[in-house]
Amino acid sequence: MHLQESGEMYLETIYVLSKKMNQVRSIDICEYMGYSKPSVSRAMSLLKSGGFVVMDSDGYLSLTAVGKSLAEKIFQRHTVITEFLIKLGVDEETASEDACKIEHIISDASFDAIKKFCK
Amino acid sequence: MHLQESGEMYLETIYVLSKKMNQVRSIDICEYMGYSKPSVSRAMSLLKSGGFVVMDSDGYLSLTAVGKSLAEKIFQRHTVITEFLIKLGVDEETASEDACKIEHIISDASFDAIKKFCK
DNA sequence: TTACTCAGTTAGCCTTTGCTAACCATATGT
DNA sequence: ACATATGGTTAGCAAAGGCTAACTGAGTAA
Repeated sequence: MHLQESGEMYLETIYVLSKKMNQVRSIDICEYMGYSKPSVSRAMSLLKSGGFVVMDSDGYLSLTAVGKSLAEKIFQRHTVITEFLIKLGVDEETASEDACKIEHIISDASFDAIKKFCK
Repeated sequence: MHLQESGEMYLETIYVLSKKMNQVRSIDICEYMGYSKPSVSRAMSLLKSGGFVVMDSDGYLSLTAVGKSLAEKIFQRHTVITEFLIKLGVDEETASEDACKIEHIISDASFDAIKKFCK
């Protein structure tokens, strides 16, 4: 099952939040992303039915193996592309914002080339 | 008036086609982009009402000053980003495809940094 | 107990941007 | 003159992904 860009963003957010708080709920995603509760609720139900996320009876979210590996991939892209742009002289905030968009659309080939360049 | 990514793509296409054929019609855009006539027709009417494009009574399109400068900006981004990716070792086709997406979403700051790097 | 808050869901709206079906006008060919 | 082809438009559908309004259910406080 293929995820849209927005699905990837939600996964990445869950992944990032999981690293700074041990329990992640939909409401945390709302606050972090600035989206409304229904938007997040629908996104979560799509991620659930896609097998990327599990929600327990108390509303706590966790990534499945598939969800986690996808989230890790996106997050790595985010990190590498941000670092790359900073290396070219872009300020940190702009670099991170641009990386956030590029990470979803760039091909594996181009990403690998950028990663190689960074080293 | 702000253009969406798709509007930018249409403008860029008109610009590119104008350089290889002296008259550009909607149907040429359909063929080039692989879109249906109604999709292009609607896009043109949006670009017309936005003041980016003019269509004469025979259906021939031309860019206004605003439209042209925007198209040139996007096209330059396309060219520079493609060249940049190729320089990093990406094959030409993938580089062009990725540039096509990145050109619309990257900030001026990041683009300038990439342009500077290319030289 | 009654009332309020918090978190999640449901229903339904809006925009963007693709699509098909169907229509219109002009031009071309027999 | 009539049929067909070409090119543009109109009407209306669909998917994605935001939104608000309103509901539910669980926990808390007066």
